[in-house]
Amino acid sequence: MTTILDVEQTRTRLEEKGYRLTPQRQAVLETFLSNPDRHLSADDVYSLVKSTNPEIGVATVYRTLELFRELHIISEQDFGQGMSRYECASDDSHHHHIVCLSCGRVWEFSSATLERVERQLAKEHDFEVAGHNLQFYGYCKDCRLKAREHSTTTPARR
Amino acid sequence: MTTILDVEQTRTRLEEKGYRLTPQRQAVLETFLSNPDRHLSADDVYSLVKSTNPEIGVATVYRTLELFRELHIISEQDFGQGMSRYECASDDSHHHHIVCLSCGRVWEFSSATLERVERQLAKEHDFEVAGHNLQFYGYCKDCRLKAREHSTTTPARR
DNA sequence: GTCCTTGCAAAGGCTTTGCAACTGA
DNA sequence: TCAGTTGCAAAGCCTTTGCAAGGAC
Repeated sequence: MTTILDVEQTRTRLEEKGYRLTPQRQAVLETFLSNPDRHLSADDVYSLVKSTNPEIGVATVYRTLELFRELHIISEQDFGQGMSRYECASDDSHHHHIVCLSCGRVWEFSSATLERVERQLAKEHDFEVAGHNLQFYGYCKDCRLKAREHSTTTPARR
Repeated sequence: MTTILDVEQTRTRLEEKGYRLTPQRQAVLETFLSNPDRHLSADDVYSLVKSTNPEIGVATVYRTLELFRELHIISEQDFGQGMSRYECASDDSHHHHIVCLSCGRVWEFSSATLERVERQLAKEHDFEVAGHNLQFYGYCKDCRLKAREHSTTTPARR
């Protein structure tokens, strides 16, 4: 159910609003397209783009992320790590994240139950819900196994 | 179901761990006790404490917040506003937030349904859930009314 | 005396902004 | 031509850290 824009669709969406798809913006876009499963920080994007476009500046990356976010090409996530993370926006706006505090990997899930909770809340509080943010934090199977193997040492818990 | 520590309980909890309840720490604690319904930023706490203890420094506030968080006297929240917010910790660890993007007010709710979702997910992904984070963002009744009154102007959206 | 604690100032990390130069229709 | 765009460096915010001085037991 996840839709990802290709380069030409993005160009169109930008040009409709009077923006251009510059080489820098295309490079940022392609970074997301080739990392569909990752949740990239601004710095991740900067490093990845820099390997093919060494002249790009951080400011351009931040400005591009902001622009893409406004146009709903990407979405911003905050996992409480002191910086934002970004991923391709999807039609399926209702997906959430499971974040491993040990290895930092992120899994996604969606839940019809949760959407019912949202609708009920909106009604109860007479609140217009514009978005939400749900993460579960914890320790994945792999990290728990690793911690058990090295059980003489303390597991890496932030 | 919400339990709030008083000053003496907090003193005991600190001293058990070899810490002292200094006047600065007590002032921070009292700020939380007298604002049970707010979600204070470090700067909020700093300003409030400064009005009665003008000599306090920011670093002390941050160090106290960190200490109180470690001892589960307060809990930290991230509403994606570029800074952390803190509130008295409660026994009822499973409460969530509804944040108005217009006026910034925060409501709390808890949901048994959501806890079921959590248990199911933990099972499905073989994940040890250590904590979670759920916020709904949107516009409260009051702000929507205000926006309608001034409907010739754009509603204040971030 | 010893360890905890503090205030100050400096430094850190992430992000935004000012600005002059550049680009494309 | 002219608005959009860029890179650089500086600045902004929130938060943490180094350090010498202060305080409780």
